[in-house]
Amino acid sequence: MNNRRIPKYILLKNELLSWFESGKLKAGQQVPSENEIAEQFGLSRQTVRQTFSELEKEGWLERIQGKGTFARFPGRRECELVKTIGIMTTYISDYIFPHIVRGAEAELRSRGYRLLLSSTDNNKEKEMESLKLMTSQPLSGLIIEPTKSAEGNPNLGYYLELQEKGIPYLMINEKYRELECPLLRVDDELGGYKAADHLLANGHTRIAGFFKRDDLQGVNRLKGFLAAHKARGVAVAPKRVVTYTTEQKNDLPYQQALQLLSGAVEERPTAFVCYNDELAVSLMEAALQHGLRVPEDVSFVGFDDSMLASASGTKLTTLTHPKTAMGRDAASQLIAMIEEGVAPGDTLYEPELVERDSVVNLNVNV
Amino acid sequence: MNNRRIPKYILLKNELLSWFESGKLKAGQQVPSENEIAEQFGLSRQTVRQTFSELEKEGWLERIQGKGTFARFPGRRECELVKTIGIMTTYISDYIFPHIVRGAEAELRSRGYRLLLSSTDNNKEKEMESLKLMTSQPLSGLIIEPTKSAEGNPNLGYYLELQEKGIPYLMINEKYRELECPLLRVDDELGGYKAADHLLANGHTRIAGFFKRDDLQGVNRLKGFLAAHKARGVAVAPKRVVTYTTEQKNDLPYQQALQLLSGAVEERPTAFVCYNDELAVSLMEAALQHGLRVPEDVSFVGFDDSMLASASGTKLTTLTHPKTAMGRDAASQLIAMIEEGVAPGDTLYEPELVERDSVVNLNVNV
DNA sequence: TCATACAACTTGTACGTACAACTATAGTGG
DNA sequence: CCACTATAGTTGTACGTACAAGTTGTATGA
Repeated sequence: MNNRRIPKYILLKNELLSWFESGKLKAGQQVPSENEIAEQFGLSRQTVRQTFSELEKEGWLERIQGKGTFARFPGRRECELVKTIGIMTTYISDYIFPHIVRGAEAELRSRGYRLLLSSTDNNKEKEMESLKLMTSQPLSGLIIEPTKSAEGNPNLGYYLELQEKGIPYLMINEKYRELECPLLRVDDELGGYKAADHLLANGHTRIAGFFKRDDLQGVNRLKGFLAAHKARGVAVAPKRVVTYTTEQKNDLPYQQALQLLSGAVEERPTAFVCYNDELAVSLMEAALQHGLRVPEDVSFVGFDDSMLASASGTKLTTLTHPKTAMGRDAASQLIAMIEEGVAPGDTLYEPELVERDSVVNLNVNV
Repeated sequence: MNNRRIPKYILLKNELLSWFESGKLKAGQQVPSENEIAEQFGLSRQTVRQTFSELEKEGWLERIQGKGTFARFPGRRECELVKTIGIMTTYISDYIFPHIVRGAEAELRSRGYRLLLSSTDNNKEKEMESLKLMTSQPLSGLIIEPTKSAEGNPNLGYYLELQEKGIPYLMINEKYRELECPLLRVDDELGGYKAADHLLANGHTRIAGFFKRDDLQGVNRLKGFLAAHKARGVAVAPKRVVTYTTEQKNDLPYQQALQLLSGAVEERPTAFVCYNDELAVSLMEAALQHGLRVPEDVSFVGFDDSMLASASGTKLTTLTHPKTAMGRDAASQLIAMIEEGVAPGDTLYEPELVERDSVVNLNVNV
């Protein structure tokens, strides 16, 4: 026989493992005593002990002196024991992400979870790398900020793998259309609308809009920007709408802004809606360099209400971003998904306009 | 005897473990055979086998049939498999930490490690909590930014536990005096010196210094600040040196600055050296509110060369902080400690003065 | 010289006994 | 009724034997 070469204690082990699989042994249930098993299988108690000892170390059994041996399901236990959640974000150090991470971290720590952090640098290969690394070891759940979400179709396979492994995940800021999962995001379209509308209400008609086009946030903000113009019956000059990609962000918008400002005075934009505060600060710099005053000559509206908005020379009028709250909510929703198995619906945050000093009211001047 | 109650195989186990600790057993070395040990200790071979079996499962020994039993260091092996490194920092979202984390994350990802992030909020209970959480599961190494380092004596026990578990760690920014480990830090004393010296060289003599006193960075910067005065033979008026704690940071310095600026003109400080850029921006705000111009009436020097320094209205003269590089170096040094077992020496970064627009030269005006 | 066989060693498997330590329960005594 | 005890059953410790299986070096033979 082939079996002759396989040690008896291994055979017994496999037999017991099959009991688990078939449901013959359920968690918490008492296993027959060593002597019973020994008699039943015609083995010595010592041999049974060897089997039990291995199964105990592997987490299948729990032996209690004087009481007996009990079954437990290691798989389940491990998942609950893991308590490690991953966050995959595009940029770690960019101004609003630290706040999101901080909110999530605080919530997770208070709930006894560890936080794994990974950045994709808005690069799909790095996103794949990060996903692989994250899932290379047990993971309870994942918070994802999609990479270049406007371009769609990412590393779908890996996300499907997450579902197979039963690792719950949710997305923040934006969602890959192909994937079904909870989403927490700011109503960017409304934000773009509010930004433009605020300027239009203050008498601005030549408003430049600078938006990122490789993430959906930028696309949506632009959408709202256009909608506000339409609602007010103001035409948008195509040349005043500038879109750019992540790679171009340090250069192209600045140059384009300078070019717009260099035009004839009656053509020059009187206000800028900027994709975010960082860009707004940079374009304000461009305006100042060009000899224009802010807000007297040019007004600015930013996005995200970051530190930059209140630290800059002229305090920036901007739209709020929930930041810390969003991180906290994402974490607590994910924990609910893990511990209770419930999938929450999407969460939409409404951005609020924070009026500071970077917008002038043209109506008053007239 | 008390020993009577402790099982022999446990006693033997402890004996063998002490062999590892004392260096009597080195990695790869062959251990005496089961029979030899049995004879030597007057035990049966079965008892020795039980001990060996446990030590093998725990990774201390490797048994090869027909060949013998060999020593190996489990800590190393396990850590290499785990490939998860923790970072414990005081504030996640504060302006320079995201850059440190980012540098570490990039390095770790490229080397195939996962990054666990935890924040202590500069609070020792949270530090303890974080340490517990971090080490609740296998960990390859730890990067620590000490909490309130100037106050000393933290959760020493937990750190010693790290050493016992063979988890290598290093500290950034500052080190707990009681612990022996590699340290990466900026030469803050030199930074404080350079800041004050720059102002003194520009003819300032009434220089206010605002420093945090509950972390060593602040203490060291103050030390350098005083040293520069001494070197130039300029007395420091005690009332112009303000120290504060983390809890007071949002209020006390601002009030103190206003008070100093409200004094008689000939007593008013002509310059401020600020603990960091964040404070500098805040105090610049105070000066502006008080009707003073920056830098014409009051000069400012910050620390850390953060985004705030170049985004603020008057671009801030400040001292560099390696930030991203420090994170990257910390990560790569830690990986070397894990994979090669070598402990690097301390790393000291020299801060450089970045001259921008917030300091006026009084010598020229005279 | 080379291949083979063998001996001497290692750890692995398998059984056995005996008793200790612990748990739960049933029964006993106050 | 409660506290205590005895007891049966469990796993834990400790020793013992015997042989299997794998490794290594040595002696033997062609």
